[in-house]
Amino acid sequence: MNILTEKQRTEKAEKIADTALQLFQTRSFGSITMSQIAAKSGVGKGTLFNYFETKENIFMRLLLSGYQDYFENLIQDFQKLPSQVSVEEFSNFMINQTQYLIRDKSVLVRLNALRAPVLEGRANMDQTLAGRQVLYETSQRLGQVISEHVTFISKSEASHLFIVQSAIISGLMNMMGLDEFDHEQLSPKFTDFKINLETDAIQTLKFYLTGFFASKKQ
Amino acid sequence: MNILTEKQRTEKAEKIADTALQLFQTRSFGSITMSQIAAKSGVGKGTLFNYFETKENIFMRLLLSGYQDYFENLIQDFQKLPSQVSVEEFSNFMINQTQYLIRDKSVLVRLNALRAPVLEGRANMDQTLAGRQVLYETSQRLGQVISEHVTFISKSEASHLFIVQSAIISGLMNMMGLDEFDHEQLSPKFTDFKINLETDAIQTLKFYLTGFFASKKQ
Amino acid sequence: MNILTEKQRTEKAEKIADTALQLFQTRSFGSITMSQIAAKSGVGKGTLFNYFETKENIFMRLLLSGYQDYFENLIQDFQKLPSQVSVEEFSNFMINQTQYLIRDKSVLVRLNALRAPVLEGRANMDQTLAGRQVLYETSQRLGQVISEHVTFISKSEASHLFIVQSAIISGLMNMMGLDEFDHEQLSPKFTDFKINLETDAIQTLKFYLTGFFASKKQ
Amino acid sequence: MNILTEKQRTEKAEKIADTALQLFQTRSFGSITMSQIAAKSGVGKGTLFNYFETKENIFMRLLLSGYQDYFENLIQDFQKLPSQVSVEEFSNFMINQTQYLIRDKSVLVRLNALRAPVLEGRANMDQTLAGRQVLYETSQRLGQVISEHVTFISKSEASHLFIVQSAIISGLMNMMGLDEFDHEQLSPKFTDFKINLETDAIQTLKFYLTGFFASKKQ
DNA sequence: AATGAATGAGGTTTCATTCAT
DNA sequence: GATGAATGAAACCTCATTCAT
Repeated sequence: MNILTEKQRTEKAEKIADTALQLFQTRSFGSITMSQIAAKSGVGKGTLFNYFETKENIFMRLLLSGYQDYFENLIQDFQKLPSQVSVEEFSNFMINQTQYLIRDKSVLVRLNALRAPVLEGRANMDQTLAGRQVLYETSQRLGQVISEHVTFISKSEASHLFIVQSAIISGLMNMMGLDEFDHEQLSPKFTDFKINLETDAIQTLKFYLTGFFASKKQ
Repeated sequence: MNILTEKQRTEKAEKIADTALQLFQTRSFGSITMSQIAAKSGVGKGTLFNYFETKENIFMRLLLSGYQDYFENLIQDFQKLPSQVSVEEFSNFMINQTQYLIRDKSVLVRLNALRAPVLEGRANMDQTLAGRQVLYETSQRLGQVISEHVTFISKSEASHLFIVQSAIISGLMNMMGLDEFDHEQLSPKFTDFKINLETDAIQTLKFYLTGFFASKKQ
Repeated sequence: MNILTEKQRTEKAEKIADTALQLFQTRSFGSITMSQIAAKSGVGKGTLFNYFETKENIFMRLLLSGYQDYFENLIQDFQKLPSQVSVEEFSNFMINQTQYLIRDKSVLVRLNALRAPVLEGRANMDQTLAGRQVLYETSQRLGQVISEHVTFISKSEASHLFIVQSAIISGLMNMMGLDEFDHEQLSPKFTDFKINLETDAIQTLKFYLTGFFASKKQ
Repeated sequence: MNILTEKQRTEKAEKIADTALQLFQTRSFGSITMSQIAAKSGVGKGTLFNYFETKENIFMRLLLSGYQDYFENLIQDFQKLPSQVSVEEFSNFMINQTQYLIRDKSVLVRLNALRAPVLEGRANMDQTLAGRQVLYETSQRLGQVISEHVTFISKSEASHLFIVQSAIISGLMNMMGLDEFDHEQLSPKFTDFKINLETDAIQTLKFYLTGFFASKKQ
């Protein structure tokens, strides 16, 4: 166990982060304690702080690596597509992705909402920026791949599009649950306040893409 | 001073909430302490808790009353308009409102992002729901007024539209600052990550409204 | 309980310090924990840190106030004596005091041994120096009173004499227990290493005083 | 490198202890960390614990071997002296030794002050007692040699005298620095609190020896 | 009603010590 | 035997919240 390779170190960090992620699936950032993460990870509290300076750093890493993985997968997915993809096909792809993000990656979106108001205040800047740099590069590669497959969209626009996609989901998620309180369903339903995340996100994104491509074709 | 009138009590609560609001203009929820709010309000720390059960309650109140005021003003504004308003005029109105929210009411949007993940866990449910009930009724009145002025949009749709509007702004705000860290500008700019809140929000809302009205006209 | 008077605050601090003192009677500085002090004082751990920045501060206070009390009592005792006291009577007085320090105030001497190597590194400098200033003034008054009663000894010399007295006791105490290990008596007795604190301290002080007064009379 | 000779093992232990000693010249026991000792020794942190069960063991060894060397040297020095040494010559010898201890072996004296309150609680008893046994025997030999050279002092008395000598120096050292705080000189000088270690120790020892020999001659 | 002292939960930090390799 | 990662104990610290007056 003498000297850990970078890989081993990374794996351990991932194990810890993974535990945090599991806790975050069902609980809020504020209600998760470092002691819980340590206990559930099967490591000592001291070890936690060997790997992550602060609680915020753990979640910042989850955010960055979550998006990193997501973007990498998107690149893979895209590279499997035929060389030319129509605007409609691309829109459908984006819509499917939206559904996927919502169904399977909602923690990512929840983490997004914490980034500026909660995490950045106490996360390590250098680590965060290093991660963000890598993520940006991945995002650029993704944009590149998309622009190669889809006429009417540049690398920059494609890269930016995923920011907008996350914004739409994240924003709708922020506004969700007005018919609940702290995840408890309320009897007097505030029907018109109610967000149906999947439906509303897809619709909003559809409108956005339609508007976007319409503006390009002019 | 042993027994306060309802008015005195409300005024004091408002003074406290107002102080919290001022602090929230420039700082994050987590970095604002009850001691600071007490000191800046000119009351004792204990007094805070005579008026608000928890820190979260203060901010929940700011959220609810902020939207309450905003919706009331919208109703007023709308009632001044001619009896019929075209879709285009209505869209412009919404865009102006978006700009207004961003420029002058950004705290409202920031509070929105805190509601579910931070505030609800520790805010008083009954008070929150009472406020939300009032807000919902106001929102319904607003929807009513709008549906009376604008063909093609029902009361429910109008009411819901403001949720979507907030979602769009809130979501984009969540994704802002990827070219900053904790409000410090970064030298290597992540250009394609960068959100221009006003431009992007207006564009997204425009696309949304276009799509929305297009779907209605079919 | 609203605003504590200086006196109340001092009393609370004393209660805490007193608990620490009791623990220190039978245990070492290192083995006493802040949690123990809190629990035994009947106050919360937070309160401890309201009153004492660090564990070392608690013990520094014990040292300073212990000597403060001791010197004050000495002044009182001395003022009760006839206006002139012979060298021999004074020597006897010092020897009795030595016995008293050893029997009843040994913690003071033990604290002395911690001061420089342990406490100063983490005790609050300003507080410590304020306490030391007061102590110095008391020591000066004590020296003054003594010099008034005893020919052949100046204020400065008298004041300094108590430092030497503590040094002798403290030094012998440091060398004690070489026939023990961690307060457990050993079977193979290192007879010539053995310090009999009272006997040795009194003898050493006697020699010192004899030498001191002899040097004055020349 | 799997099996070390006894010599290799001893040398490594000495290298570690030596490093600890060097650090202790300028810093306190508490502020020296095992990591620092490891790094400065050029060995791994774990290796430290192959050679010394605890941090306290390292310093206990320094104390014991330091005194061991010191006593051995004294025996050597004494054996070089003429067969009969006058009380005055012996006193001068002791005073020179005092100066030597203070100037060149002050760490020994500082370690003495740690022994009971800090080290014994966590040092290995058997090792410590073995070392102390050897030291005691050396001290007895030293006492023997002295008693052979100096009339009026027995082996036991001579052996014990070195304990008193260390006590005097150690005690005065404990009381030093009342005109400093954590080794920083203070501007308002507490003149009468000030210990001049060499002067005060020599004077005190002189008085002690004078008194001691006076009591023998009666 | 108003207050600030008291509280305790939990994050952070340091470090001697243990342990797997 | 050597190593550094892992560990846990305890200091330290902040802060929302409680409570006695």
